[in-house]
Amino acid sequence: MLDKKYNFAEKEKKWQDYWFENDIYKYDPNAKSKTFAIDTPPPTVNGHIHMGHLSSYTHIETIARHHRMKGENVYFPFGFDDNGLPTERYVEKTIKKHASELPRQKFVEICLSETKKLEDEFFDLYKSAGFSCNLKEHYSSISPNTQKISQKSFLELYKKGYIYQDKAPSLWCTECQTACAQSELEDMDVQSTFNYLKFFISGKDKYVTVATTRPEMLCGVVCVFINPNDKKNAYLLKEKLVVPHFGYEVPVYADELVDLEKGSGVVMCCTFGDNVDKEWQRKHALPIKECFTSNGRMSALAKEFEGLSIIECRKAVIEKLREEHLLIKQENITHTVSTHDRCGTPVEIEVKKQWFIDVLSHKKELYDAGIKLNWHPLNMRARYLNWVENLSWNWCISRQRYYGVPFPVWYCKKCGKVCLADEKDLPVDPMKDQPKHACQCGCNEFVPETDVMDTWATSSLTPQISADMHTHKGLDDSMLPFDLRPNAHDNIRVWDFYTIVKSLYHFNKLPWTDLMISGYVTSPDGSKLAKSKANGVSSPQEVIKTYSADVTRYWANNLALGKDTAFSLIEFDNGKKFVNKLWNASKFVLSFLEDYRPREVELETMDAWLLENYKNLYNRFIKHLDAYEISLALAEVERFFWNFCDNYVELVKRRLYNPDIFGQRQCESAKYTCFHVLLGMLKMFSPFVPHITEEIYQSYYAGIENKASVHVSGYLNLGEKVDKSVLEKGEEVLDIVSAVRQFKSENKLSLKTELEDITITSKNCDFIKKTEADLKGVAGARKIVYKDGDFKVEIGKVIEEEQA
RNA sequence: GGGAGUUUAGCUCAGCUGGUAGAGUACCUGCCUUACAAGCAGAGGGUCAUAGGUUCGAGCCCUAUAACUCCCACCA
Repeated sequence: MLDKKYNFAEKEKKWQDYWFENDIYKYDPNAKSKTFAIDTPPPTVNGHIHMGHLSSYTHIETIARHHRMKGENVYFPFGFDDNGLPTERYVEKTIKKHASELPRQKFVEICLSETKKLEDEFFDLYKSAGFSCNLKEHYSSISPNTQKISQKSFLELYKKGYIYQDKAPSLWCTECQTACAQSELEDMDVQSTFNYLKFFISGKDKYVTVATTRPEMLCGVVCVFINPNDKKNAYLLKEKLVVPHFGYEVPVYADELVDLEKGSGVVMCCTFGDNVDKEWQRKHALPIKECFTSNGRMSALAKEFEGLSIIECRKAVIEKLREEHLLIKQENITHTVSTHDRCGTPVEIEVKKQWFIDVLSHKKELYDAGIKLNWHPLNMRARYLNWVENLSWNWCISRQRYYGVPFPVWYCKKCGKVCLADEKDLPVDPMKDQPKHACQCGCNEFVPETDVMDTWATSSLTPQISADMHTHKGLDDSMLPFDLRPNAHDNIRVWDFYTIVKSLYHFNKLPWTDLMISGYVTSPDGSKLAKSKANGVSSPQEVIKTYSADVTRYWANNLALGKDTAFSLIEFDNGKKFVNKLWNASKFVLSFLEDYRPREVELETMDAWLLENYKNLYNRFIKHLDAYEISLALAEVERFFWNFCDNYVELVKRRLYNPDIFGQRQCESAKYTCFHVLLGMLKMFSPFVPHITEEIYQSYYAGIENKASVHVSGYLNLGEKVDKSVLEKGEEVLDIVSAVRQFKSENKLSLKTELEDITITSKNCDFIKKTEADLKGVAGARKIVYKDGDFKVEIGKVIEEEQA
C-alpha cells in the first residue's frame, strides 16, 4: 500500500541511496546488448552550478534513462574539468590573490584543494538530483592519468605535424597575462572616442587626417593605408607621413580592406591593434612593433609614456596631441571590442612564442565533419559550420599560466632544439623531471617549457578520457564514435569543435554520431546566468529542496531543446500537480490490484480501447525520445495519463469496486487493463521522474517482474499494431460522457446526479451497447435508449435527490 | 554585413505530410463525485506578426517587410 501522502524528501533520498549502493546504473562491459555511450560534459569547476546546468544535465539524464529502458547498455561516465584558467580565476577570486603572488607549487596546491571542495558540492547535487551517471568513479582533467592522455595527444599531433610552435601574433589577455584562443573571445560594447589626427606629409606643410580610437598606439605605427580606389589620396603613395607627436616617418600603402566611409578613409596600421593589422602585417610584410608589455603596460617604444597602462597612456597622448595642435576633433562612438570571456578585459595581440594546432588548413574536413554529424536540433549545425567557415586563427594551446597540464617539452640549453618526453614516461612535468636522453647536439642541459596547455586541449579528449575509465587503453579509439555528445549551444564553437579536431587528427573518425544541444536558462529578465551571480534565480539546491528532484526534472524536461527559456518558478507548480496526481492515481489503482496477478481474460470494450490507446502512445513515445524530442515525449504520455485518470478510471471504477454487481470477469478485465497500463506508464515516466516512479514500482510491480529497479525493467510493449477503429469508437463513448457532464454542469447539478434515461443516436450503437454498464455508472443514467443515425445525445429527466 | 531562431488565447507554449485553430495556466460558472479541492466538470477567450503569392484549400509552402533573441564578422 502506498502512503496517503508522498513524502518526496524522504523517498528521494531513500532511492538515491538504493541506486547508488546497488549499482543500478552500472555499465556492463560484458553485456551483449548494444552500448549507448554518452560523452558526458564534465562541469567546469569554477563556481557553483546553476539552473542552466541542471536543466541541460536533466536532458542528458532522460536520454540515458530512455536508452537503458530500451535495454541498451548505457555508458554514462562522469568527470570534472578542473584545470585551466577558469579554475584558476575561481581560485584567485576565492583566495583574493593573483596567482603570480604565490610560488607556483603553492598555487597549484591551493587549486587542488579548492576544486576538491567544489567537486564535493557538485557530487552531492548530482546525487540529490537523482542523476544516473556513474558517480562512483569519475575522471578529472588534472589527474595524472588524464595528463598522460593529454600529453600523449600532444606528442602524437606534434609528430604528425598538426602542432607547431611559432613566434606569431596571438590573442593576449593583459589581465590574465596569458595567450587565449579565438573561441574565448566575447564581444562587448564600449564607449570610445574617435580621434581625428594630423599626419603631416614629410617635408611639406600639408597633412592628411587619420582617425583612430587607439592614439596610445601611435608609438607603434608602421604604415598608413588608403583604399586603392581612393583617387583623392592616391598621391600619398609616393609620400611619407609623419606620425603625430612621435615624429617618425612611415610609408603609405594601398589595400582594399580600407573602408572609404569609415573615419577619414585613411588608416594607420600598427602591429597589432586588431585582426586587420595582423593580416596586413603578413600580407605586406610589415615590421613588428610591440607597443605593450605582456602585463598591459606601455613598452619602451612609448618613450616618455613607458610603464603607463593602456588607458592612462591613451589619456596622456591625447593631452599631448591637443597641446601640439595635432588633434583636429573627437567623436564619441560606441564600438564593439573583443574581450576575454573569463575576465572581460579587451584582448590585445601579442607576438610571443606559442604552441598552435593547425586548424586553418583543415577547414574543409572540419566542415564536412559537421555535415556528417546528426545535430539535434538540426539548426544548431549552422552555428558549427558558420564558426568553421569564419576561423581566422590557428588554435593556440599554450597558456602562460600555472594550473594546467604541462607540455611534455624541454629545450636544449645549447642549441634550443625542442626535446620531447618519451611516451613511456608520461605524464611528465618538465619543471621537475628531466629528459632521459641528451640532445642531438650532445648537450645534456635543458630548459623546461613553463607554459601549460589550454584546458580545451585536454577536455577535447573527453571521449578518449572517459572511455579509458573502462578500457584502460589510454588514448585509443576503440569506443569511438560515441553515440551522443550533449551540451548547451555555447559550447558548439569550443568543446564540440575542438573534440572534432582532435578526433579527426588522431583517428580520422568522428568522436560521436549525434549531438544534442540544450538551450540556456536565462534569468527572468532574459539575462545570462553565470556561476558567480544569482540573477534572482534560485539555486538548484534550493529548488530541489523545495520542490523535489522529480518536480525539478519535470520542469527541465518540458524545456524545448536548443531554445533559451526564462526561468520561472511558476512552471514548477505544474510539476507538483503532476507528481501528486501520479501518486494518487497509482495509489487508487493499486488498491484494487494488491493480490492480483495478471492472467488472460476476455476484455471489456473500453478496456480494449484503453489498451489500443496505450499501444498507439507507446509507438509515438519511443519515436519522440529516439529523436531527442524530450518535451514532446513527456507531453504525449502525460496527456494519456490525464485521460486515463479522468475518463478511463472514472468509467471503470464502479466495476472495480463492485464485482458482485458488475461481474467477476468484467472486474478482472479492468484489473488486467489497469495492471498493464499503469505499469507501462510508470516505465515511460521513469526517465523523467525517476524517484516517484521507483517508489510506486517497488511497492508492487518489482516483486512481480522480479527486477531490482523500474529503471532497468525495460519498457512495456503491448504490440505495435494499433486497431484504429477501436480508438474512434471509444472516443464516441467519451463524447457521450462529455455530453452528460456538460448537461449537469450547465444545470448546476452534481456529477453524481442520477438521470431517468439518456437517448443515444449513433451509427456505432452495437459498440456503445457493449459499454452500457460502464456508461450507466459514470453518467448516472438508469436507462439508455439507442437509435441509429448521426451522433446525438439527449438527456432525459433528472431524478431529484429526495426521490433517489 | 553574414547566419540561426522566435512572432499562435491575458500568460507559457504545442500544432505531423497543407484539409474546420490546440494544451496548460489565468479568469468565469458549477461540483465535497467511496484516489486526488494540489481535485473534478463546464464556459468564454485567437485577423495564427504584416503584406503579397502558389493552391480547390495556407498557422504550415514561396517572396518581401517588421519586431525581438542568439551566433559570427566588423573593431582603423
